[in-house]
Amino acid sequence: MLMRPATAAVASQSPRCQVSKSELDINTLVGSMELMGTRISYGRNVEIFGEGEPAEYLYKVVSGSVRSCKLLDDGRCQVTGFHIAGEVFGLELDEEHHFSAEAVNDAVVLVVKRRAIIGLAARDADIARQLWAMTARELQRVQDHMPVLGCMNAKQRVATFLLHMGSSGRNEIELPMSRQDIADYLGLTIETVSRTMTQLESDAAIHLASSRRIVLRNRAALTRLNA
Amino acid sequence: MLMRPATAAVASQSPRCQVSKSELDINTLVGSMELMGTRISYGRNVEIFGEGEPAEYLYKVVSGSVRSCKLLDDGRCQVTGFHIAGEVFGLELDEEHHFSAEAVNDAVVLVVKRRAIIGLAARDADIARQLWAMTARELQRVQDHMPVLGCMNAKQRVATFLLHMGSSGRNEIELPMSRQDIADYLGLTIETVSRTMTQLESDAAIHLASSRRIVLRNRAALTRLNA
DNA sequence: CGGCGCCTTGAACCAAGTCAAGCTCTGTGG
DNA sequence: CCACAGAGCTTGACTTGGTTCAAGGCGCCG
Repeated sequence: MLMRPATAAVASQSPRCQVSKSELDINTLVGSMELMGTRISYGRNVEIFGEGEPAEYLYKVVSGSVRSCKLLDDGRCQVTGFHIAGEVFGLELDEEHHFSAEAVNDAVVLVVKRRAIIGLAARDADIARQLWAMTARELQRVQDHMPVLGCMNAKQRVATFLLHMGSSGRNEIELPMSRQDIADYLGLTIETVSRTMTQLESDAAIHLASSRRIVLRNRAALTRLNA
Repeated sequence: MLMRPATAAVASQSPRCQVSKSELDINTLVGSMELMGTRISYGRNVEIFGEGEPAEYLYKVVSGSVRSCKLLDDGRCQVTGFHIAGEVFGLELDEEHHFSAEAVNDAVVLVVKRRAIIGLAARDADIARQLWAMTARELQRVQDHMPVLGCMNAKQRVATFLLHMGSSGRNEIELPMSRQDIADYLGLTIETVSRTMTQLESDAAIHLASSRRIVLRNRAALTRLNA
């Protein structure tokens, strides 16, 4: 979180073409982004943008994963969410970013001028709706995370997190983030996250194939914790 | 939170007039709401809408105050935010509510059909932008609250809350909500909130004129806690 | 093979929760 | 006008879950 190899690099840049309504896929915001965007690579733990910086761009994860976070004066950090391939992040109403974003691991990100998108939205109601939809979806995610931080004990937090990571249906989870990231997301310490995982394993609720590879053995048991 | 006198009452209903672009103030969403809405009164602790219910309406506080919250299976509740006169709440992308709203004290609320607003937004880019702006502002508020829940100790949480309540500049704060509401918002217990307030008073940071009337004596000291 | 991140484990400590009184308003009825 | 009841708030004593501090293990890469 503190070390930043600072190795952001432009991987490729598509021609800055004029986008017209007749283009295929133009009615989807993400479709428009593909046409207008620039791809940039970020190394592990490199900052993509910081709190307070001008919000010049909108971002979409192409590969790897990204964390959004709020940094506190004393150095601690609250991760507000993780973003995986296909997800959009860094969307701001305001002219400046109210949180920062960092690459969880080596990541490629598609970058689009924010003003271009907002301009499109002013003319195309469909784009405007998608802009709203993305913000509303993010709001929902964040709201869903508040009871985790405000009400739950460590076991419930970790269980909720694992169930969320395994929501695709597959029981084998490959965590892209470190224990520190998880701790900062769940409002716990690395030690507590680690201990709780071990505890869930001895409860036979999960299996720790390796520190990043986790198998959900008993989803019902994990869900039951929140009762 | 559990007792609900269930005394919601329609206070007045304005004629359901057809709204046209030529109307005064029509380009502001809140202006449109005034024209299209119905006023409803809710008694203290009465539920305005519940999680899972169809999101048929959009709400604006006329007087009193309202809390949005997420209820957990075990009965505990995480208050995600308070809404005072003039603020809009209950805005959902989805067809159903993902959180519930309750009157903190006797409140009058302006209620507008959600589909009517969304319909307006589809035709008027300005309305669409305001819909987005309201959602983005709410997202920002919720994101700002996450480090409070995830990183701060009791003293920092209460101090942050009081500074926020006193952000208008006046040092005399009249709290509309109970200690239980504050506790559910800050992820603490009533006892801890109470104790912490007492502690802040003996630190000469605040003065407790009564349980609901608080005077900020030393804003700098409250701010300093977060260092 | 050695060094360095990252993760796990242990032991001691402490902030916040729990449980249990008791106090202070406020509204109500005698 | 006072007595009473009840809700809401405060305070105290005790308990506990999670943090802190410290050590050791594991795995990856040079």
